[in-house]
Amino acid sequence: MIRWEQWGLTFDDRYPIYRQIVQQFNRAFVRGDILTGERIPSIRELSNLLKVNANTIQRVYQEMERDELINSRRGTGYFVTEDQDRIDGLRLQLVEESMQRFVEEMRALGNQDEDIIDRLQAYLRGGEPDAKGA
Amino acid sequence: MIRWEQWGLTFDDRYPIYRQIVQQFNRAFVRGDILTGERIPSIRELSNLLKVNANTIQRVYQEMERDELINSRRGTGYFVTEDQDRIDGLRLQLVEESMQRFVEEMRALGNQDEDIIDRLQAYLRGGEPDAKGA
Amino acid sequence: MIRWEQWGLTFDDRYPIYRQIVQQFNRAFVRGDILTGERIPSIRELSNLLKVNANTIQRVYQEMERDELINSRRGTGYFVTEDQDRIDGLRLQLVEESMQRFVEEMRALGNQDEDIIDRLQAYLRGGEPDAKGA
Amino acid sequence: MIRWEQWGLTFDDRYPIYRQIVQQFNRAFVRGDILTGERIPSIRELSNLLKVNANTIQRVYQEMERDELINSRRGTGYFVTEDQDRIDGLRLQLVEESMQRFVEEMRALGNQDEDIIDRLQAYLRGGEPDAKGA
DNA sequence: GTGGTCTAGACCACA
DNA sequence: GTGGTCTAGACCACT
Repeated sequence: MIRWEQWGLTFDDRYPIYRQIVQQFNRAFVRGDILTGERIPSIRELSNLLKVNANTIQRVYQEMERDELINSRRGTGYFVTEDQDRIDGLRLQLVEESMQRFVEEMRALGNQDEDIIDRLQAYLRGGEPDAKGA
Repeated sequence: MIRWEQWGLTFDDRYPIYRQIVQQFNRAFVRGDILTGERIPSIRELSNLLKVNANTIQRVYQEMERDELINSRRGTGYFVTEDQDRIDGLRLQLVEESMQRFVEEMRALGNQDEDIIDRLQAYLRGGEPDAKGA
Repeated sequence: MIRWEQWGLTFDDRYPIYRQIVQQFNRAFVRGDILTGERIPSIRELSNLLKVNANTIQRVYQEMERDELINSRRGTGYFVTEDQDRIDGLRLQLVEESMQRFVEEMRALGNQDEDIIDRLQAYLRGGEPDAKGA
Repeated sequence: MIRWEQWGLTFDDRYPIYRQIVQQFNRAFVRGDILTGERIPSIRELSNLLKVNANTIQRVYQEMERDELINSRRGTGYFVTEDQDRIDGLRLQLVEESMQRFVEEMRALGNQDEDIIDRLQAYLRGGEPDAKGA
């Protein structure tokens, strides 16, 4: 059960709304919160739920349709692709991108690979490693 | 010795150029490639080196001056702050942000904390973890 | 013997379903797969066979009736026109349109008339002409 | 020298304006009427020339950028890709699609491959072959 | 009701 | 000046 309304509460002014909604969808697909073949809300429904203009939602769906994650059926609505491979590919891609960006960034800040792991583990334990060497 | 010209070759059209240049400066400060008190190129110089509009560099320097990472000395040029603590604080902040974003993202994609470490280690070893459970 | 069910499998999301069904009928008329005077399925029957909304079939039959390709006999069903000239005219029209669109397009892409023939022959032989001059 | 204003005179109500403009651009790229690296009109300029809303042009450019045929430079304008291979690929794709659609259509209307060539040649000579056999 | 397109106009970030 | 985003509202085609 997805709480769509909540999506609208967390928009970050630094990024376009439509990108943020796409990201929410992508994550929901990857986590399995929205299943293949499932119908997603109509443009007007989601527009109401998120308190966002219908054209913005339209753009979101358009973008996702381009990526073949959803299909539109005229007069019927939008449906998630039946192709589970697409979803799996999306997960791989998003995870990959995330790791790549992170590692690139940490290295650019002067961290050795071992440091990256160390710091991350410390971070996940809730603490912060002291800023040694760097 | 910094190869400024190279900065200009890697601009990513998806983000504002001035942000990317600020980022390059930040990384150079943190890595110690530019030292406290050191003089940095004039707006015109850097504008030529990077093949970027002078207004853009202007904004970069404004931004960094606001953050007190550099100071302008009228008629003389721009100089990195003498305050090493600023630089250290910058490093902490950038590393922190990077880890925070990464962890948030990986969790949103359905990864448990242990998975995050595992996948990262696999990634750093140059391999890819098999896409178990997700 | 027409395999109606198959028509429904090949719908192209980019065009209205009702147009695609009309097209299938037109081609069947022209090829002689459906003969003059022959009865065609009722709206409900075809709706079931193609897994398509009955309103959509309704529109298909309306359209074809307007073009006098079929007639409705109340309470009895829909029948193909008895007028073979209509069918022959349809064939001419469809072939004409097809050639016109093709030639217009190829010329707009910079092909001379001789090139059009050449490329088409190569295409029909299953090969691709080498991309000379264009 | 491109006569942009003319593009606006020939819009066909059956298709979205933005698609028709994209098509015009594609053909101009393929024919070499617009060269790699060249700047194309700004959104507002073309909007005025074609008497079409700026948002529609925006969509056109967006679409072409997605296909990596043009690139946007913030505050500067849109420029055709430097990559001639993209253009060549576009030509091949468009020609291919055109031939494929044509052949598929002619065959569906009951024409043998030899007939297709024959009729096309007759058509190009300006005459119409008599509707034999089909 | 659904999606798809188009217009008009606004505001912001960028060069 | 440029592109990018968003809103509001209209109209059409389709199911």
